[in-house]
Amino acid sequence: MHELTDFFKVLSDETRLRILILLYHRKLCVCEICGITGEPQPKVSKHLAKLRDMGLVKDERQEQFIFYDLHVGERVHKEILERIVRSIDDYPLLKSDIERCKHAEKYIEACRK
Amino acid sequence: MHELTDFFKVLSDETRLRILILLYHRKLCVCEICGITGEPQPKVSKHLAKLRDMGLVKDERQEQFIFYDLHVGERVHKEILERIVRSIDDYPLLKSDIERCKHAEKYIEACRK
DNA sequence: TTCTTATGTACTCATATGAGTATATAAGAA
DNA sequence: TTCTTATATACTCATATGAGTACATAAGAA
Repeated sequence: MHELTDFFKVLSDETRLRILILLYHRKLCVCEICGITGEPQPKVSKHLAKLRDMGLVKDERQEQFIFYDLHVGERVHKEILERIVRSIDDYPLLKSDIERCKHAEKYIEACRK
Repeated sequence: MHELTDFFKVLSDETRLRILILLYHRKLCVCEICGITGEPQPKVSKHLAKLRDMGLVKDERQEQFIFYDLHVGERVHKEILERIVRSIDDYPLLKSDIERCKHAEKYIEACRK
């Protein structure tokens, strides 16, 4: 039961929801997520930490970057995310995130300057 | 977008989730909900008020009782509730609520003593 | 009118939450 | 080794949240 309510609490924060929906589409590193969402790095890192602690994402180092990946075990959770994605047109912010997500690499380069 | 995150915040509280799932099955008055869930009346009333303010339930007086009824406009919201109900076996608390809900009238009588 | 009864609300308190800033850390580059 | 760079964490603060208790209200009964 708490798995469920805790999951909903995760989704109730806009930043976390954006991150989850991004990772639903593609594995991303922290600076890509920052670039895409326009949110400050410590904020993104903190939310990622919470997602990691809850077991909803996995992190993996690749060279100097740490990539995050969706890791949703519960079928209900996965299907709820799917359901949101199916209505993505109703949520312009999520939609534009995903658009930018397609050229995520450029945020890595931006990060290098 | 906030419609969505606010909806998830509603679901992130166990008591509210229980109430919503109950009302998904059947129109109920406050004392029935209290009886079924075992939660104190002010607590139930406050959560119902929040649900009403968010437009997720309707209230209607019938004689001395006020009945609450699910009133979910957004399709996404409704489908998420459906999805939870479909997995009801995974959530014993919700399941036993619904069992008790079938004899809800007895909680009205209990209320009269 | 007065009394019940069902429900709603006000108040207080403890706790949780999220933001922002500064700083720590860890790995690679030089 | 020292310097960068990417990411994580600590700290502080303001605000939100939920619980519990007491009380208010509104409608029907007497």
